[in-house]
Amino acid sequence: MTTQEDAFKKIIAHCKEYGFIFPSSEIYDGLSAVYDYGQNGVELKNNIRDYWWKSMVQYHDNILGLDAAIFMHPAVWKASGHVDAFNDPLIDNKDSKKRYRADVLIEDHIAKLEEKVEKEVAKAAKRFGESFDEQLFRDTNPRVQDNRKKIQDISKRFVAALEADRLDDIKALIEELGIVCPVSGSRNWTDVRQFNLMFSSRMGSTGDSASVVYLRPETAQGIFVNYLNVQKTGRQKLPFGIAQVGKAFRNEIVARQFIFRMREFEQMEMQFFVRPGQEKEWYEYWKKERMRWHLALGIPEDQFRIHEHEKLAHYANAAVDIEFKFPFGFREVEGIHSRTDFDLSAHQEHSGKKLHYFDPETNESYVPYVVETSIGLDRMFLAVVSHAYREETLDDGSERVVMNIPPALAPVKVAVLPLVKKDGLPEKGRELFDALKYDFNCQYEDKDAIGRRYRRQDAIGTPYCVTIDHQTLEDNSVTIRERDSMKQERIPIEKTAVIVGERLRIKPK
RNA sequence: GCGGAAAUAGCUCAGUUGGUAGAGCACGACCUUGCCAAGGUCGGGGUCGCGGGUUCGAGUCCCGUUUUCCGCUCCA
Repeated sequence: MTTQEDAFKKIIAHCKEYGFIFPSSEIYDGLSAVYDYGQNGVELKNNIRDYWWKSMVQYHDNILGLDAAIFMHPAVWKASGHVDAFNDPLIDNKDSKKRYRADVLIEDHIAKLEEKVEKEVAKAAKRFGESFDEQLFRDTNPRVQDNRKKIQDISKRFVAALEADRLDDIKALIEELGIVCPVSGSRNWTDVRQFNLMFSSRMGSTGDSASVVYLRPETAQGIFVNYLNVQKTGRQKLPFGIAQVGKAFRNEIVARQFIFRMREFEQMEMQFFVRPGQEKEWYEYWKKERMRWHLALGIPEDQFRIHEHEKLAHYANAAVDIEFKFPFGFREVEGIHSRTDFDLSAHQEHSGKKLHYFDPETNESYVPYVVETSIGLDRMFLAVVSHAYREETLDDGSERVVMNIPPALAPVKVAVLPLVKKDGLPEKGRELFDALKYDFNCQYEDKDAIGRRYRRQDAIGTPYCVTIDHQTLEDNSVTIRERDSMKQERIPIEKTAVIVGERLRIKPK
């Protein structure tokens, strides 16, 4: 086992042991790639969500919130391209154990035939010199004609099979064409199987009258179909944004790496609507702005990487990933995409409803362009947790595990710890706890030695421990101990809330 | 989905050539100490991932299966 794997396993174990994340339905052996957030996990997750929501909706008067339903009209997913684009027929080679997209295998085969034709044409062109009539050659040469017919037949049959959902015919085609696995060179194929990315269910009570509904594979479409509702009722002018946080579902073939790729996950998305032609400018703006958001948490810059997409999705004209250095390498945590007017135009076309914005400044009416920022809440959680996990050897040789979670995101902000469980210290501690609990998520603990209680709080990332000792009874002062430095200072008890509150604030870079 | 590895108490693990489970830590109560974990006493907790098979007898051998991690594959 490599150190990297080892480190990741420790983080996963720590998450379970300290109530951050549990496998779903664990007493029934778990459910693959589904996880539950425990008592500390839910606090951390809520805090990340709040930090994002505030930085979008509260700090920008031209960004408004939305919470669209998970179920949407099935036509939404037809318009967005999800129904068609995510039906990949897959086939495995039994010898090499490699998996291929069946359509790609057939397309490659067609490409080879086309190559043959081109070679034939090139050869003839060389032979006949200047008198060569390429079009005539293509139309009359028997070998070219033969290959052309083959290509036509294959394409026709393949498209028909795909449309009729006849997977056995696709397999038959692969076998008849004698397509071999590029790795093993064998024709030992499994059956073709269809994987659809979207989970589906049925809405309505009885089988026949019920219609298929999908669990949304992304939250973005809920924003697009509502953009005019929000723009008009929120009296917004372009540019303006709509922010939404919510669950999305993807039936991944392989979902793995703990909470990095789950079948049920939570997205935090903001779609920013702009005048056509200004999308590049806003794309650059949000790229910078989103990076600032990450860095304001105090995570070092070298833990992040920008990855520009070269191959763009069907809807985008520019796309970038913000990647984080997870224990298993740099992976996407957030995407910023310039989505053009693809989505709104598609919905306009499919719904038959005009989705134009009337621009009072230019007196023009148009479909806005969209710049999207889309961050995985669970991935952000994993980023924070995996960066925070530390095993430290202290000066005296003892060891501690500490979660160096950004204080503003920590599940528990303050632990109130009476030094001893007698002499009225617990009562004093309860008093302080009751004074703090309306402002912060606090814990009160009086069991075990004080050192052990510090370690327990370190393990869940509590930034501050306030200790009540005998001096507190005399002069109403307490000690406040900081998680990372383990340094203590004595402060007046009534200033605890103000001091902690001040130190928890996130200061943007 | 394929291949590799793993699964015994909450955690880390032990368990002989097959003879029906142990330790440390953790947890609960009480006593003691009191500013950076691991003092004392007592106690709770396991149909050994699950299902079959072989056997007089399976944590141990065989087959299947589930889950997790890794590699491949997939991931607008």
